[in-house]
Amino acid sequence: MAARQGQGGGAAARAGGLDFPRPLTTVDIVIFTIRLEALHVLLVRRGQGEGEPFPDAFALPGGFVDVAKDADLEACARRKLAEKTGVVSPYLEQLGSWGSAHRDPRGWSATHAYFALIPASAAEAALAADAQWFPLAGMSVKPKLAFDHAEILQAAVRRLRNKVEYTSLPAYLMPEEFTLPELQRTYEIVLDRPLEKSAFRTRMLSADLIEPVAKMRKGPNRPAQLYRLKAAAAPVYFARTFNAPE
Amino acid sequence: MAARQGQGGGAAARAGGLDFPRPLTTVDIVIFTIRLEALHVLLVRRGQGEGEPFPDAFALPGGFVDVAKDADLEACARRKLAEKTGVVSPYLEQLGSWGSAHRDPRGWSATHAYFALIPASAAEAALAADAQWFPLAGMSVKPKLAFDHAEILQAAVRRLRNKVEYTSLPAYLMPEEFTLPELQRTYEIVLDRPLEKSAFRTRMLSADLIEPVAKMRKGPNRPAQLYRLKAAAAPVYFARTFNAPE
DNA sequence: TTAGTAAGTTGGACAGTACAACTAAGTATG
DNA sequence: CATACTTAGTTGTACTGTCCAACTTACTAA
Repeated sequence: MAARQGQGGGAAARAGGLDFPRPLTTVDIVIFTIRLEALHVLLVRRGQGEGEPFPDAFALPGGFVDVAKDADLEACARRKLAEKTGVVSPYLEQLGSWGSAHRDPRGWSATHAYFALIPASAAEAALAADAQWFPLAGMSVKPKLAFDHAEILQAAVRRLRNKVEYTSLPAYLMPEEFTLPELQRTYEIVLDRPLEKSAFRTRMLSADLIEPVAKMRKGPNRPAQLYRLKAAAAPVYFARTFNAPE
Repeated sequence: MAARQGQGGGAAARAGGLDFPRPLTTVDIVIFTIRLEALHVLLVRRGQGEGEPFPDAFALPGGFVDVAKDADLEACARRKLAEKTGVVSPYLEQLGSWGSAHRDPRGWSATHAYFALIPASAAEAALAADAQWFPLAGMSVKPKLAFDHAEILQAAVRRLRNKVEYTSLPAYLMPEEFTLPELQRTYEIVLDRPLEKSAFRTRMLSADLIEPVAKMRKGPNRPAQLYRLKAAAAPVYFARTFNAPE
C-alpha cells in the first residue's frame, strides 16, 4: 500500500501512470482566540533538525498529511489542532490552499490551510509545549513567519474580519455563557472599530442564535443578562453588513 | 531535482526526512457560463487507458500538478483552463480543496478546486475535443461524475449562488457590452428567481462597476443603453443581499 | 393611428442601521 | 442615606436601500 502510493513507485504505480514527482502535501491551521482584549493567533516554533527549513522560526501549526493516520484533510486538521491545543470541536473552516515550487525549499509543496476559532477559556489550557499565542498587529504578527505563512495568516485575518461583518462567527470565540455587551466587545475587537449598541442588539436578538439563561452577570454596576449559543449552533448569515466606517 | 522531490526518494530526500508516502496532487476547475438562458458547466470525458479510474465517465477538467510546468496552483489551473477552453483571463477563484484516502482508487489524493466564470461568447469557441457543456439541473448535472466531482460541483454552485446575492460576479458572465436588463437576466438565471427591476438598477448604477458606452441595443421595442465593465474590474461587494424569497 | 412590448422612472411602504438621548440597576463615596 | 458614577438596556428620529406597483418613454408591427 505504502509502496503504491508513496515515493517508492512500485510496478503497480507505474502501471497506473503515476510514476512522476509528487508535491509535498501539508495542512496548516490558523487558530484564533481573544485574550487580553486582543485577537491572538497560535504559532509554534520550528525544530532545528537536519534539513529542517526555517529552523527556530515561528510557523502556523501544521505539518505533512499522514496517509496512514488521516482519513481526509479535515481529519488531519482536527488532529493537528487537538495535538497543539487539546480542543476537539472548535469552529473550523477551510481557508484555501497555497502551493508552489518555491514556498518550501524541500521542493514543490502545497498546503491546505484551515482556520479555527476557539474560546479564550480553551485557549489558556492544554497548550503544547512548543505553541504560543501572539497578538495580531494589523494583519500580521510580530515574529517573521516560516514559509509563506505570513501570507496565509493575512488571508485568514482578512477572511475573519470580512465574515464578521455579516455572520455570527465571533460567537465561537465566546465562553459558554456570555452577555450581549461581551459579544459586542468581541465583534469590536475583531473588526477593530466600534459598533452601534442598539443595532447590534437588534441584530443578535432577532437571529436564531442565542438564548438567555436564567442568570445575570454581576458587576460593579447594572447586571447584564447572560446568554448561550442555541443548540443547533450553525453560523448565522445576516442580510446586511454593519455599515462601513465611511 | 526530480529525484529529490519525487517518488524516487534519494539520499537527499531521506536526509530531509521526506521519505514517506505523498498524496497525489491534482487541480480541478468548475467552469461556468450562461448558454441558452441557463447556467452551464464544462465537463470532459475521461479516457479508458490502463489503470484509468472512472473510464468514460464525465469529470471536471483538471489533472495532476506538473511540478516541472506549473509554478504554482493558480498557474496550473490557468493552464488547464486554457487547454480546454482557450480562455486566458477569466474570473478565477479558488473554491477549496478535497482530499481523502478514498476519493481516488489510485490512493490518497487531494485536489485543489477552482471555479471560473467565462462569457457565453468565449464558451462557444475553441473548446477542446473532449470537452462539453452541460446545463445545471438544480445543484447538479445529468451525467454521473467521476471521483467526488459531484460534491465539488455542488459546492461551486452553492458558492456562486451565494456570492451572486451580494457581489457583481455575474458581470464576468457577460459579453463585452451588455444592457442592464441583460445583466439582470443573468443574475436571475444564476439565482433562479426574479429580481426587482428598480432596486437592481439602483444597485448596479451606484456601484463603481459599469459605464455606459455611446450605443444602444436596438430591438423590437424601446432601445436599451449599452454598458461595459469599467477598466479596474474587481468584483464589487454590496452591503446587502437581495432580499430572500420569503 | 393604435396596440403591444420592453426600457426606464417615480413614489410610497417597509426593514434595519446610525445616531443620540433616555431610563434602569447596580456599586462606590461622602 | 443621598448622590455620583458606570454600564445595561430602551426609545425615537433620520437615513439608506429594497419591495412593490404604477407610471412614462421609445420603439415595432399591424
